[in-house]
Amino acid sequence: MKLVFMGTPEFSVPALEALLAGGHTVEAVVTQPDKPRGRGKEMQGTPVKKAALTHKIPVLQPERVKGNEEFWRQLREINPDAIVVIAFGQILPKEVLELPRYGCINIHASLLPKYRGAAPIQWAILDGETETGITTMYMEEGLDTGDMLLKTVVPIAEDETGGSLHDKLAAAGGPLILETLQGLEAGTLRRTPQTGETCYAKILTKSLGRIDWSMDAVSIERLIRGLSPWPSAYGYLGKKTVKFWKAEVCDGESGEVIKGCQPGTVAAVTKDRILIQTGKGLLAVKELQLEGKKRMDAGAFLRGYPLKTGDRMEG
RNA sequence: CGCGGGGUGGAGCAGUUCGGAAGCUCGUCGGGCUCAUAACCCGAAGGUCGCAGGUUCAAAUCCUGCCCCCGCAA
Repeated sequence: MKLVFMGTPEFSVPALEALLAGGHTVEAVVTQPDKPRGRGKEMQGTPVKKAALTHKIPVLQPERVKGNEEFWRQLREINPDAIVVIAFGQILPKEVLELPRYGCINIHASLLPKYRGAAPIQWAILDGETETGITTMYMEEGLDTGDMLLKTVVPIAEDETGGSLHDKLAAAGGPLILETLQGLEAGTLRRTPQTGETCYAKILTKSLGRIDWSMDAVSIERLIRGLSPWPSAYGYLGKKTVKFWKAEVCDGESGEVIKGCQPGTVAAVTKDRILIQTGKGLLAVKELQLEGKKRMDAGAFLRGYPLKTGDRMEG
């Protein structure tokens, strides 16, 4: 098929690669404009732009898609059979949605209708779901509300992080979009309206990762996993930020544990774990990172940092 | 030139202000104690103190340039 691909972050790249490997013709790639990123604030293209350039595909970076005459003209000129959209980051206006013969197909990182919106991957972990997946769907004007085409279910492992799940779902996107396009062309796909329980996955913000130690240990552990490696769950030790990378809910730790202390208190320190009191249960921190330092396991951290039982971790 | 922290035996750190024999906790190896152990005791190996210059009788420490890692911010 003759396609236009729209995407921005790393998540979109495997799908683009799969389309190319699958023999489709990607006439143009549309991605967000370059922005100053990273330390030093250098201008950087998006991951999708970089991938497109290595394949020598023309890249379009409209500041705004909506009401953009030049962009609209370029799209019509290409006249794609379908537009594949995955984590693009802009709302497409009606005229764009109606342009391609096979429509605008979106790859969404959840089992719709659950987790519509910006951060479905992480929210599935935060909510303690046991499985999630990806869905291909026809785009319409509502946010992730269009009729569904195909799904791939992906189980969420006990130690799943936002990062690991992101990678699994991104990898699953390639095969699913190929199968979807094939089905569209052959006319064998049914469109399934979204019915049943829906929910929205709000966009992640830095502040979401600030740990409230009065929450229960189960929720905090999910927060740590779901927000790893970005934006990460964190607290404060004195004035310094501490990021938490790995922890587990502590069930029945023996030894000298302070009983009934305030949430956020270091209830005990063992050879390779830091036990912190939460609103309900103890959290055993196994890997963490002090501001300016590399992430390290709790044992290494304790060798260099004088953390003692009774110290307070701020929220 | 966006702001800031840091690079010291395998790991994490102290020492740098006020230059002068390379230290701490842990790991590793050997030995001992013990029914046993991640516990304890004894001993050993292992470091161009990020790189390159400079100042000095003497530099981890002072000066200059460069490389790398990380937090904030995006």
